[in-house]
Amino acid sequence: MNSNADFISIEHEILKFWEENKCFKKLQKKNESGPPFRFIDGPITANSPMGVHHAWGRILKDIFLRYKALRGYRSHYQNGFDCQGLWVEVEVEKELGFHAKPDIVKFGLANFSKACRARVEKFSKIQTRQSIRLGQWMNWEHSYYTYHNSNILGIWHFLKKCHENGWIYHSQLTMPWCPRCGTSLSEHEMAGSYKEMKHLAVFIKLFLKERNAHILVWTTTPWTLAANVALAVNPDLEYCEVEIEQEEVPVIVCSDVLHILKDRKYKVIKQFPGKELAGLSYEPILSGLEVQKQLKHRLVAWDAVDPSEGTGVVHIAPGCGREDYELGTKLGLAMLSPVDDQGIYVSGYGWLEGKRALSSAEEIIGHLKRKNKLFHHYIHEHSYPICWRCKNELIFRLVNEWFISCKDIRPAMIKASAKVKWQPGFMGKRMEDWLQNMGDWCISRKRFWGLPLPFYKCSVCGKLTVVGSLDELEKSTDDDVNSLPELHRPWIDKIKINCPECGNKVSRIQEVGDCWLDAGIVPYSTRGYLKDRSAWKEWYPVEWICEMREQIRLWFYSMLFMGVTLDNRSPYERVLTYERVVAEDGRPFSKTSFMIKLDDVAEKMGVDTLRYYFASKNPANDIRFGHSLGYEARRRLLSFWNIYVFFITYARLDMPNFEKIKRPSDLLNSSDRWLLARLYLFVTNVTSAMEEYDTPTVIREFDSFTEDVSNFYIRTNRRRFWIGRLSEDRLIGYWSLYQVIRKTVIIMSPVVPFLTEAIWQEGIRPFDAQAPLSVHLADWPTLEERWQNDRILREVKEVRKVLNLALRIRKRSNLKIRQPLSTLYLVGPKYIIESSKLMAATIRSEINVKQIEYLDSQESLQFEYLTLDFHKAGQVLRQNLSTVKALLEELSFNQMNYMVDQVKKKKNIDLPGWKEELPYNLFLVKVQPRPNIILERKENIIVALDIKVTEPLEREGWIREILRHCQVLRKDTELNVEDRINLAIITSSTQIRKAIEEYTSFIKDETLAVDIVEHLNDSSQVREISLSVGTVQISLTKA
RNA sequence: GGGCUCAUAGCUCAGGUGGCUAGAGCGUACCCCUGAUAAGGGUAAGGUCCCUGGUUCAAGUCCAGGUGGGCCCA
Repeated sequence: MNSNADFISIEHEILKFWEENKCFKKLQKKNESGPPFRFIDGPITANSPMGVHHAWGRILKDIFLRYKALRGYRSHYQNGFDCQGLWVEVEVEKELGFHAKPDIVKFGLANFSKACRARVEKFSKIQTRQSIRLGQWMNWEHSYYTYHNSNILGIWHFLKKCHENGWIYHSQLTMPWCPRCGTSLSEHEMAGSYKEMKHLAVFIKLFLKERNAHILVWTTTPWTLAANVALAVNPDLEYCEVEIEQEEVPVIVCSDVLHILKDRKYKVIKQFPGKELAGLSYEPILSGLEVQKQLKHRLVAWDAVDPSEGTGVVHIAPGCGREDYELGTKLGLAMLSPVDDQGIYVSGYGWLEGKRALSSAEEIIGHLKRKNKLFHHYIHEHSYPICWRCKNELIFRLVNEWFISCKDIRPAMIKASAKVKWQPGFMGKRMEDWLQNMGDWCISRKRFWGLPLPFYKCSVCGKLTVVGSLDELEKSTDDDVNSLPELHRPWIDKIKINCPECGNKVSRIQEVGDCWLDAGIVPYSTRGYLKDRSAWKEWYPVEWICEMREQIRLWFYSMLFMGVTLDNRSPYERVLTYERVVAEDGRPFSKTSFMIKLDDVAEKMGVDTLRYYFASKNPANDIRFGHSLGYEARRRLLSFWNIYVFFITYARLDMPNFEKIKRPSDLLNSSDRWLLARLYLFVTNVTSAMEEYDTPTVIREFDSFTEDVSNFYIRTNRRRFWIGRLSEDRLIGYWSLYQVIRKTVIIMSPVVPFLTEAIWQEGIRPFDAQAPLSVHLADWPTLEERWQNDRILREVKEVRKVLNLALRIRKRSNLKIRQPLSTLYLVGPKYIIESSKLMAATIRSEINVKQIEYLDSQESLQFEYLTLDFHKAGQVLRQNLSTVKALLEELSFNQMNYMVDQVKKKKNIDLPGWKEELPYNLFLVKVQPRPNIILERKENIIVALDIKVTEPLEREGWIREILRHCQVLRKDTELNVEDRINLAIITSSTQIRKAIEEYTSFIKDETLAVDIVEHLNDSSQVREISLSVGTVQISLTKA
């Protein structure tokens, strides 16, 4: 491994290292008797390769599993795959080129189930490979799959319990229905499925016999007109009769919606409340439909009628809309279900029979037009639901489905949720809101590859049997349960049970279960709830889970439901949610349009960079991800990498032996003490952030720590490590830096497991034969109290301010650091002076000054002088003003001091060369720094530099300049840091030659030159340096 | 329509319990340092902390209302 920051190849080497050395196994072994960290991983849908947005949660989980492992906890490390349900079926249908449910039946259910299973197996493998690449340490060969019997039987157990509670019911209800998938969708599947869409909307006029008028009705779903059974008006709103040009009879609409007539000439002739309309009959909307003939079409009163859209008269089709259904139930209206499971009109609907409902709008409008019932039609834009998996438009359809009643459990769930620690906290409010609003849970799906609902309803006596286990199934059937290849359709459907009431043979219902049943049971099914209750209890309730925010209404909800049902408490104690990952420009990622592939990120950016980036983000917000954001993250990781590279560059030459250091504290210098105090602070802060599952704080602490170490400690201690004898002072420097790298690498190993492992192998283990094989097998660092030192942290902060001011002076005066100066003056409070004295050597070398003078005040750095107050003096002196001004400027330093004194004492002035005394108030005392002194101040610190460059200082400056070019040349010649050289320096300037002679041994030491000669070596590169008094040529060769 | 949430530099974001002369990184401009060198650092420009009121000696921070995004529900 080299010091080049090729993170990607490092990652591949580390993956190989972990595998060859079975590091994960060793970690589990190490912690096998530790306390449990009761974490459970939510099942990931094994349906496609992971995108970069899937990585966020996985990385957070891995970070805390690794953190807990460093603290000695043991965990299950069980990954999970969500394997059943509509989303798998839809993808398999696409693969097989199917368009609708009958294609599946033709293909054969057994074949279809096998194909679903194969897809899940394929993608679970791909996701596993991706996760390993991501650095996740999990028990991959023990992942759970929701299609396994243990999961299915867990749900059976739960459903049985629900049935015992009297919660399971089978009911007719108008449900959102996907005509392509041929199944209804539950409430939680509807979230976010509304999209802006354009449809044909119509205004229809219908004749009211009793009033000899037309009533105006509006709808955006013309296909539902076939199922119309009533019209609703708001009894409390005002309606009116309007005469409209070219209309033979008056038209009735709500008074609030007259604006819809704006294109027509009209006149209001009568106004009345809506309740007057209730009970009137109207002619059927569509004619020629058998089912409509026996209906009595009446206007009904409904206070929910909202005139903000439409006409204030609502078309009611209880079989085609949820609110319509509820109204219909209340009023006892007829319920028509006009379409089959594929959205095609069934028999009884005359000329519509066999036609696709969603594409019949134009034909229906044509019909209305011919019957003179069409008032107006247009393209209407509104939000309309689509299927979350196949993206086809949904309809509402009257169907029979299975439900779990929520009435009883709701208060208990709210109570249980309130005890959960939600992070961020407002997620708890979200959950409460969801629970308050949740309807009964529709758990059935009219599909194939899913949980077989263990419901057996006797067709003879009506008895519903809910089977709670395989054992129960065996006992209640004469069929051979053991020969079932798996508990899935079509095999399970062959088992018939004997009705416990009447003994009749009863088949399983055809439906399968909602896939969120599958996920919700996981805290039970994966921990042996049904097999070994005491083992299960050790891992229950789950201590921490971490998933995306949408799981509120999905996984968090279903787990909570099951936990409260089975155990009357939340199955989890603490939840961390995270938000969405969007592209760098804010666009959302999606499978169909823009997507960043995880594999691409891994091989182009490196997963440590990705992990570091995600860890730095606040999970409560949506975050952006893209290549330039990743690049920035990589650069920040490089800062730490460079600290390590600095250390190892020298340490591998010196090979310090830390065992020689018996009592480090006796040897530490003040910057070492600062370094350890800073490390102490870092470890303390990160530990508490980790305990709070707060990765952004961890990263912030890490950034500021590396910044301090790099820009203070290393910057000011560099020369300590430069080639030469390994002194005791240098040894303790190595030791200090080694402590920092060692602890930091352990602390950061959960976040960037590869980089830290690489450093551990190359920078830690060679210096400690006892160090664990892998950084991930180390213990979380604890530091000795005596390293804590808030005082030195404060002191260094002050000294860094001094350095800062001095550098600013150099910058403003255009004086390079390389040019030595004589004196730095420092004025400030005692604690700043004291701190600076402790680190005087550091200040001298950083600022490149010969000495530091500490002053009580700035007075000695400046002098006071008089000028004329021109406003006042002008009035008194008039034309003599300029003469006096000139005399004032001629004063000697001592004379001026005396005069200033006089003015300060409010005594009049006897100006040499001027005849009269001048009143003191004509003068102003001003202050100016002494010549060659430049001042800067910040808060209560004043720093000044004497910027006069004397001849000796100038000579030293030339040498520094030459040295620097020598070093650059060494680098360009690709010499190793420790290589010795022959150095040639040639100049025509005698002054420079003299300077070189003066500093010969210094130059040799610094450049590792064995000799300095005055003739160029032909084979080498030559550098020319121009200095103020002449030019210098240098060249070098390896000695 | 209701609930939750967010709004701070060109960009990405920090700013417990009110004390700020509002910060960092990136980007921009200029410069410096240099055997940590395909790194590092400094300085500068850049802000009505979304708006309006209120509480307070003091509001980016607390309260109310509004505007605009996001999520959820209806």
